[in-house]
Amino acid sequence: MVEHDIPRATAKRLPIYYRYLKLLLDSGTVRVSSNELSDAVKFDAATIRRDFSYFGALGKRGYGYDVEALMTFFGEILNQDTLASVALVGVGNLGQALLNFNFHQSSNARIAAAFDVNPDIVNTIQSGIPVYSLDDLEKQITDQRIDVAIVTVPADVAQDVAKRLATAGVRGILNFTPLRLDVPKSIRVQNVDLTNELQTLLYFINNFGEK
Amino acid sequence: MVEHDIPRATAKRLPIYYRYLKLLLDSGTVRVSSNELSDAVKFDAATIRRDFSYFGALGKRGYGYDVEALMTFFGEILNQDTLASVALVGVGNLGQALLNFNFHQSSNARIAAAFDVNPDIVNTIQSGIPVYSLDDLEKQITDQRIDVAIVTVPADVAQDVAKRLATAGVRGILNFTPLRLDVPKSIRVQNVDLTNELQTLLYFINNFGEK
DNA sequence: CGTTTTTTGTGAATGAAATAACAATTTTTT
DNA sequence: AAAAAATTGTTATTTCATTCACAAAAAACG
Repeated sequence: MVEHDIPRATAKRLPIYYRYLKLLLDSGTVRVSSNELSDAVKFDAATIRRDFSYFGALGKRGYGYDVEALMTFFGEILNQDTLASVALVGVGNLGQALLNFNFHQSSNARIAAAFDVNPDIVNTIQSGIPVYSLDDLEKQITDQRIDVAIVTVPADVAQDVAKRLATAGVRGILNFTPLRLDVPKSIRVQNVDLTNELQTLLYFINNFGEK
Repeated sequence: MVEHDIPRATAKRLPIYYRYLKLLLDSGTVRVSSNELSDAVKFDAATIRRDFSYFGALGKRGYGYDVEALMTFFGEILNQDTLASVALVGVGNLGQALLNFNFHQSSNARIAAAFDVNPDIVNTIQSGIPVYSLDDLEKQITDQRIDVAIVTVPADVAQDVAKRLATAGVRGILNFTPLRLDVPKSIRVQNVDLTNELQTLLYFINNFGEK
């Protein structure tokens, strides 16, 4: 595989490129230049060209990029052909919403199982997804070959859940709790801290916004 | 005000420091070192010291930082004393969840009004928050002196909503749509792209995870 | 078919953030 | 009270990311 030494920053932009290319293809657009892309996704055109260049020479000088070819290429890199099964741990407010949401925009991932301790919802189907007892975590993760988990449990049990997920063999965690999880470094943790996002926004507008 | 030239990266960490300091104070801890902080929040100790140093000499050599003093100091910087009113536009799955969530962990912001087009919920109270028609957006934003909005509408109307929010005088937008919004640069936009977070996580575990 | 225009791919320059390293200072210990 | 240990604040260094700028190549045009 060619892909190593892909900067983190570039990797984070790949799904955004992919999504926009899909849009272009659907609208019947055949070719696109780094400048047009730049307008849409709001990254500098040079950044885009540099990003693409890590994967080889994908474009044609004086022409631009072939939308379909580029989309197919990134689709493979992003494993759009294989469906990833995801677990959701903690069916509270946020968890419930994510169940409903189920990342429909992306066709290569779906929540396959949810877990909670609340007896009212354990062994029910929520938004089409079975909710299991937290006690069954390890068994279901193994049986269903799940390797990514979304964690939306209260902060005080997050670390414990993370540990259990790690033991159960999960390879990636999307962490919605404000805690920084301690996990073996073979496991990738992506933090999404909604309160922090809002706080940061408030800080910026309070301190640098032109009144 | 001393605060300018605070790097973005530092600003994003401030709420995290603040939150952990509050935890420490509640647990009765009087002093803390950059190394202890580092263990908890998982940033390098040098990074933490550097962050703090932008605000002056807050610690004491050989001792560390006084938890209460530091917390008070950051509390002021983060405007923990004044309550910010926030609007939520788009009460779908995610919007509904955020209403419920209402950022309770932070006491300086609360959702004061929600907006939607769905007649079933317009003029009802959802999770304790009044839902107005989208038509009333401008009026309510002005009347309630709201200057931050959370946007959880479908992608195809996001740009239009953003424009209206800008005109109505909002100064910050927390954008949950995958679109990059075009707004006057006096308005701060913070993007939260959940699908992208999951896609990026999948990319990393598929390409660099030790099988 | 030659000239002009467009646009890529990339070396070089710049910028931003993270980390290392350590003198300066205070605390703790003996 | 002296010696040892701890810990900051900051200078220097390194790493990572963005942007500039332009030669090379292809396309479009007249």
